[in-house]
Formats: sequence, C-alpha cells, structure tokens
Amino acid sequence: MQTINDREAVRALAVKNGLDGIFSPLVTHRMELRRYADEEKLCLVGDQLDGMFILVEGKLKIQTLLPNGKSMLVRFTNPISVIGDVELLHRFPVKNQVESVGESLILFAGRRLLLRELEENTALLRFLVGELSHKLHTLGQASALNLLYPVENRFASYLMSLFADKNGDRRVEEIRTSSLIETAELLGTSYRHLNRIVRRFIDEGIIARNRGRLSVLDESKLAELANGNLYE
Amino acid sequence: MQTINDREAVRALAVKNGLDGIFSPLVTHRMELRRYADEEKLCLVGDQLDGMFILVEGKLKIQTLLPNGKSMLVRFTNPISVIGDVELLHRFPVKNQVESVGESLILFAGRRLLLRELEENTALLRFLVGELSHKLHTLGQASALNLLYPVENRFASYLMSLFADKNGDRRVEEIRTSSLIETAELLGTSYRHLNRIVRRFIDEGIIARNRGRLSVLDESKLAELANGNLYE
DNA sequence: TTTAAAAAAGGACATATGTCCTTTTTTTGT
DNA sequence: ACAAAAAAAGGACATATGTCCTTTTTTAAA
Repeated sequence: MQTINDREAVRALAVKNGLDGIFSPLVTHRMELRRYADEEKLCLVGDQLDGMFILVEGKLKIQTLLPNGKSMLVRFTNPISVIGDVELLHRFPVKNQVESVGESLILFAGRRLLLRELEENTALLRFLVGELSHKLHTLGQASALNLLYPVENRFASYLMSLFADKNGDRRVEEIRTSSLIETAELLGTSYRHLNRIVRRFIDEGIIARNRGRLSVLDESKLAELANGNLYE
Repeated sequence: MQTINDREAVRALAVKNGLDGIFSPLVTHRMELRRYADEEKLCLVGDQLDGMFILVEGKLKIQTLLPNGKSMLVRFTNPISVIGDVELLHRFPVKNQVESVGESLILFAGRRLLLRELEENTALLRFLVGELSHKLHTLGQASALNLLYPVENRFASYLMSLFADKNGDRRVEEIRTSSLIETAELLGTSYRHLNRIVRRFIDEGIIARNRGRLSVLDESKLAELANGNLYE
C-alpha cells in the first residue's frame, strides 16, 4: 500500500464523488489517499479497524473465510463504496477479507475523526444507513438464492446479472475462464461442479465455449433457468 | 391486528425500552401501539411499508419466500428490534415476510413522521446504523455457514446457539419436534434430512429423543461438530 | 382402554455436489 | 513450428440432500 500525499488530489476525488456533500470539510481535508496493488489486502479477518475505506477507483473483492478453510465470495464492489462501516461503530473485528482487484484508489478516514463527525453529521449518518441497507438487501437476496437453489439456477442468475446491466447491448457476453474459478467461489461451489454445469449448458445450446471463453447463445433459456431471480 | 388506544401505555413502553432516548417526544407521542395475534403477518413480500415496526413484546419470525415456493427462515427476533428500517429510507418493497410468533406488541411509527425525524435526530440515525450493522453481521455469518457447511455442522451450531445463551445453566435442553420442522427451514434443509441427522446424532450418543423431544447429552461432541461456529 | 386420526420417523431411490486424479487443451519459451 | 509447462476440462466415485411414500408412534375421541 502506498500513501499519496497530494492534498489537491484528495480534494478533487472527494468532490468528484460527491463526498464533500456528505463529510464536513474537516474530514475530507484529513482523509488519506491510498493506492493498493493487485491482490493487496485492505483488511484481514480479525483485524481491528482504525478507520473507514472509501473506494474511489478500481475494484474490491470481499470474501468470508471460514475455519474449515473454505471461503465465500461475498461480492465485488465498484466506486463509490464503503468498507468498514459495520465495524466502525461497534469495534467489531473484521469479518470479511477485502482485497484489491487490480489497482485501487482508496480514501481512508480515521476512526477518531469519524466518530466525532458521527455525533452531528446527519448527512453522513443517512449515507451510512443507505449503504448498510443496500448491503443488507443484496446479501439477503444472495443468501436465500445460494441456500435454496441448485448451482444450475444460481449460475443462470449470475450470467443474467452479468449482461443485464450492459444496457441492452446484446453483444455476445464473454467470460474468461480464469473468472470461472472465481465464479465458482462466488456461487459457493467447486470449480469442478460449475464446469459440469457449463458443460450441460453447452449441450443444451445455451452457451458456447471457445478457448476457455464463454459466450451466451440463448438468453431466453437462461432467463427461464434464472427463474426471475438475479444477483441483484 | 388490533390497535390499542392507550397513550399512557405507549409512553410507558417507550420509556421502558429506552426509546425516549432515541426518538423525540414528537414521535414517541404519536406512535401507535398494536397487538398482533399468533401467526399474524406484519408484512408480506412486496408490500410497500408506510412506517417502521418496533417489537416491544413477544417474538417475530422473519423469512424469505422465493418464487420456487421455498422459504428460508432468516431469524427470530426478540424485543427490542426494528422491522422495516431497510425499506423505510429507500421505499424498497418488503423482501422478507414477518409474522408474530404467539402474541406480540408492536410500536408503529409512521413513515412521514420518521422521515422528518431522520432529518436531524442523530441518536435515531446512530440507532439505525447499529441495528443494520448487527443484522448485516449476523446475516453474513449465517449465510456463509449455510453455504459452506453441511447440515450436520449447521445443526450442531444451531443446538449450541440454543443453550449457549442460557447462561451456563447446563439443564437438559429440549426441543419440541414441531420446532424441528422450523429448524429444518431455518437451516435451509428438509425435515426429512434433518431427521436423518438427528438419528445419526442419537446413534452417536450426542442427543436423545423421547416422545418427540430432544435433549442434549454430549455437549463437547456437539461443540466439536459446530467447529467454533455459531449462529451469531 | 381401544381404536381412529394425526404426527413423527424412517425406507428407497434420485439428484446435487465434492474430491481426487487423469486427459486434453492452451500457452510459452526456444 | 515443437516441446515442455501451465491451465482447463473431464472421469470416477463418494457423500450430501431432496422427494415421495410407508411404517411407527403419539394423540385424541369414544
């Protein structure tokens, strides 16, 4: 991790992302700009956080690690998103490991500063309530999906989610297989099994695979399997 | 549902539960006291909430219902706990069905009233952040558990949770079988399968069953199976 | 108490998924 | 272009779990 001492950059990023409407100048002025490298960890399970992270550029991967050595990918996040809000107030130890996917830029706000801010800053509090609500909502959705549907349906949902947001642009959607492993984690299953499902989808003409990349052929069958559910 | 028009009762309950320190008198003064009967629903999936529920007496059961007809019990709650916090700010449609287990007393605060309150009341906002954090934390825990451990371990965890909070009082813990069905739902499995696990535990001398009731015999084996994990 | 009705437990078989290892395909260095 | 290394895909078998139905146990009415 690398700290970037550039007051002006901090200010610019804060403004660009609307943070100046949420935090008092006191805080935005003292936030620290950090750069994390690919796969670098922002926090590990069990850590005691001393502040809050705000992702302003890049992507983060959030996962739970369990005592039996398994892990569950909770989600990926894009800017703007907040890490550490849950732990901040309660001094909970960190429950999910967070790492950078590629290079990321983070604004870091120290705990003491924030606690003072939280005394009076209703905009910040409402912002946090919104963030938490959103997380709760998506986690609940994903959780029920994971528990109650077989991988086949979850994978269909996942594929749908992938190109649902590519605003109607029905271009052939591709998934590099390296991310198939990640997808398996996200879905809480093994690569082997996901691969089995992929094969079945191919046999049924729903997707195609060439040189390790997947492309969607039959969107309607996919939608049918996804059963109206989406990973949000 | 029955509305109880008793200003004094409302005030007393609010004070008793420390709500007067969180809401302004303006709100506590206008909250509505409601009584819900056993199995009566506070809200259904898809509802548009027009306020927030605060459980002050009784117990609530919260579950997700999915399009395929299955359901997942999210959790049971005891007083004080808040229902509708997520939906309130965002006007999300209700995602989890909530119903009363036995008779419950609820304080209901209208949406408009609360929105005004949220403008300035930092105590309330902090309270909500705390509630949401807690929910997120427990949901995350349960979610990972559900996804990554087989029912055997989850059931062990569940049993541990059950008498972990009965402050060290090692009395024989009993579970009426009617609740075994509910437990199966909570664990996201079928009654049949849970029953299979129960049988296995009995064979291994971990629990005993008589007349449809279960009692724990070997706490240490249970702890071993639970692997240090608990449903919260 | 005896018996019918209700509830709980269990059997049999099918599907979903995991683990471990082998085969095939792709990539990379020369 | 070719061989070795790396990555991906697939085979075989074991376990976990679901569904449907039957048997056993419990409860309740006569």
